[in-house]
Amino acid sequence: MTKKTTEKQRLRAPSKRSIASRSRILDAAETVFARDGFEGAKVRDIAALAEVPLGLVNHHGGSKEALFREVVERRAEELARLRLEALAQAKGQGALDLTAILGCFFRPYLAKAAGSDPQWLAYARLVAMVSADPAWADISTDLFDPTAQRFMDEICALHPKVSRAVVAEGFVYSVAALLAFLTSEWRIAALASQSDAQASVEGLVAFCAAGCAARIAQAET
Amino acid sequence: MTKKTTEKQRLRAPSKRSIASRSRILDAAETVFARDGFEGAKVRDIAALAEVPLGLVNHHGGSKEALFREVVERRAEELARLRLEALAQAKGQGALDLTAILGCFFRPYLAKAAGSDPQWLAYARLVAMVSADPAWADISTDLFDPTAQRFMDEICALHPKVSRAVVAEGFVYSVAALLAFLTSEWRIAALASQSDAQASVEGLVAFCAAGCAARIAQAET
DNA sequence: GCTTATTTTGAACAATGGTTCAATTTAAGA
DNA sequence: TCTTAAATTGAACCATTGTTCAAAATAAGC
Repeated sequence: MTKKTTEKQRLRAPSKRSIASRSRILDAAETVFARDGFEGAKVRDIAALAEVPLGLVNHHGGSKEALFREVVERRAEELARLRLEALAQAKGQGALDLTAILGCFFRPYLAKAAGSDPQWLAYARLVAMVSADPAWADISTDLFDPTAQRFMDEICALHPKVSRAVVAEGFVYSVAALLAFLTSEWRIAALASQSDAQASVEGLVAFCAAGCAARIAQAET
Repeated sequence: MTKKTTEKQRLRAPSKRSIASRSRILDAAETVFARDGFEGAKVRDIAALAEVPLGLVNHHGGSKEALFREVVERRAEELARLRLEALAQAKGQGALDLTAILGCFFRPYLAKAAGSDPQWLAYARLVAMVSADPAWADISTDLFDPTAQRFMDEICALHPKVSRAVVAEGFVYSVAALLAFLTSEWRIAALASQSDAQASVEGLVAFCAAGCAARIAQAET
């Protein structure tokens, strides 16, 4: 399924104002979708947050579903690139262990989420939604799985004896923990009954690396 | 916030037919909520699945939100009881390690989900929804957190040196992995590119126990 | 069996929300 | 500057959906 089967050719370049509107709409959509979910999000809320008339949202984003897909796609490519770059660079510096591999997968995302652009935090919730809902399985297949496969290749190379299913299992658990890290600080703080509970990236990586290692060791016996 | 501030007293016992209708409606609501999410679920779909007229859903379940809460509450108490019983029984058989504690938390749920009642699998998706969405934080606080605290107490007793925040961190990651196990078999199978990928309970427990242990060890140094 | 609280039914209501559209404004291309 | 494609605006459309209601059917309590 290609992106657009009917590619209407443009006769003119988009104006600066049009580009700005489109960007504001996508940002607003990202925020509202992340906050309310796909069904819960209202196009009118997106329009209000973007401070544009209602009709303009459909004009730029198409249908609500098309808008959602575009919002998810927008950062997926950059994220995949950053992850693969981190992996390539780490490989250039010597042999990789499990911690290093997972670190290359986690850190680019976490760096963005902790960085200056607050939209990346909203994006994390979007990814969590897509990853959890079978209704969006095609998005996962197209945008996220290729990169995941690449990282799983590295882990499989480290442990040639174990089946890919075992590695996939550990990887899915690790991604679940990553998304929990990004979206459940309120949860951790509530359980720790102290507001200064600050989960660390190192803690997350340590958890997942040890978990994967144990799962793999279990399968190797 | 108590359950019902205006408790209208009953003058008659509910009829057998009424009890059956109510049960069918709750089962149908559980299935539809799990499949479509809270916003995506339609009261009409619930009525259709339960094979009752539309109005009867509101009559028995109250508002859509009240119905959702009741569906979540319905199994929460039984689940909490099973978990605490498993923990008590395991404690009676000697000192507990991390694997045993997590096993007591995971197994009752997994046994139910794998058991005869298919509704428990739908319930797993409901719990995942509630756990992930801050909008339902009050449900988590009321229904799930007390049991989680009890299990975290055991882990804390095992490692007196580490802060509760570290334990909470590992616990949240573990629950995330549990929910991924219950709701993401399609995901694991897709990544493993083999349909016979069968994640095991032992694999999940091994992953989480080792992960928590590593996170705690990291904090103890 | 009688009474009436409760349940059931089907319909209607009112609000919501995604989408469409014609008219207007803007600015790109020549 | 002139032409017109593209963007913007505000309104309307219409299917959807949660909720309510009055009348009819049912069955619990005496």
